[in-house]
Amino acid sequence: MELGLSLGEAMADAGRELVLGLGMGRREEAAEAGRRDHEVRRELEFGSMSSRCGGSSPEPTVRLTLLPMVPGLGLPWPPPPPPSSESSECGDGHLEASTRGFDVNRPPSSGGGGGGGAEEEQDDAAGAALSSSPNNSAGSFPMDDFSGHGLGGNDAAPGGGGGDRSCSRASDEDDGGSARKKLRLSKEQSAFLEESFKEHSTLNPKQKLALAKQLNLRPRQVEVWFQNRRARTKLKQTEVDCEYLKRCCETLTEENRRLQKELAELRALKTVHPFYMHLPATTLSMCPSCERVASNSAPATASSAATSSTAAPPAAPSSGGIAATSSSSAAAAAAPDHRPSSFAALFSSPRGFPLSVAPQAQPPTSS
DNA sequence: CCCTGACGTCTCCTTACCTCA
DNA sequence: CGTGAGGTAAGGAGACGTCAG
Repeated sequence: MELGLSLGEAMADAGRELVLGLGMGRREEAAEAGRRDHEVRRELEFGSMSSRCGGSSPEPTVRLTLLPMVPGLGLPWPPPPPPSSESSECGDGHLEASTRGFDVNRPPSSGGGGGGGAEEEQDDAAGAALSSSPNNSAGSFPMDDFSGHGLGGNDAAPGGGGGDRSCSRASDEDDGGSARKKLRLSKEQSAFLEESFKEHSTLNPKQKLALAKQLNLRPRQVEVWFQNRRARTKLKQTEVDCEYLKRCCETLTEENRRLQKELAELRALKTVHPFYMHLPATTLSMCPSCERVASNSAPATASSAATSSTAAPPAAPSSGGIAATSSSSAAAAAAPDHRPSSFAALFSSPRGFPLSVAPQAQPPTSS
């Protein structure tokens, strides 16, 4: 994914340094990315856009942090670490610990109804396990929230406001070997899977089997659910990324417009006071507080003495005599105490999102 | 050590089903 | 009641990593 931003000459260098890492890895990264997905996602935060633009960050490398919400649950993303030590590393612990019956979609049938296979055998085993201890409530998963529902099938939805439409359409009819049925996971199953997904976005076979056993689903169903869930997460991430990049683009465009105006003013100033151009190479930077241009490395001129507070590193002499650096980021770096300019503020973020902007877009010092 | 085929899992795209406005 | 949109479970293709032979 690339984002082409035409920012004009002043921002061109900085724009070139804009590295957008959006987790849009291609297929060759897919497997590895999939395995790292959980850790990577925990690095991402979808924060509010306003908060991202607020703080000042003297740190040169800008990192964007996004914090998504869990769709449908309204949970912050990434989820807070499990409060108790009960959530094991592999997830088997808490999964095994919370054994509740989810015989919603597939009642543990001994017959299998045509079409079975190895998975069906596992399901039968799962059903037997569930039927043996359907109310074993030793779990750490918040299944207590579901305790009020009837988990056992079509009567799970008491109607009312909630209207659990999702419960068990497929439970009252076996597959019959016809075209594929639209299985609808119950809310409880979805919530359980959601909780598991928060801990592990990918499943190893053991976890998959355990989940399938607990939810009374086929392992393939669990697998598919996780695949689709990852796809949805990625889609949501992409939407947020696009939205954020759109804002970035707007901000940069505005910044560019302002810099162009600034440049025009400087050129006008040059025509009025041409002796400025006989001075040595000068780095112009904008004081982010007063938003005035300061000439940092020039000898004491009236304007620079008035506005320049900290000396920026002298830039390489350019052909025009004025080395206009990427003023905003340079200003942010040169005057970290001041209020950051909009550009720096935009990209200031505590951690996470690997969007980095080089603070100083200096031309290569090719003497 | 290298090669190869089997296997499992992933992403991506698509289809089919279901619900709701 | 019919219909289109949106959500979602599931199928299939292709790629990749791992492992045994």
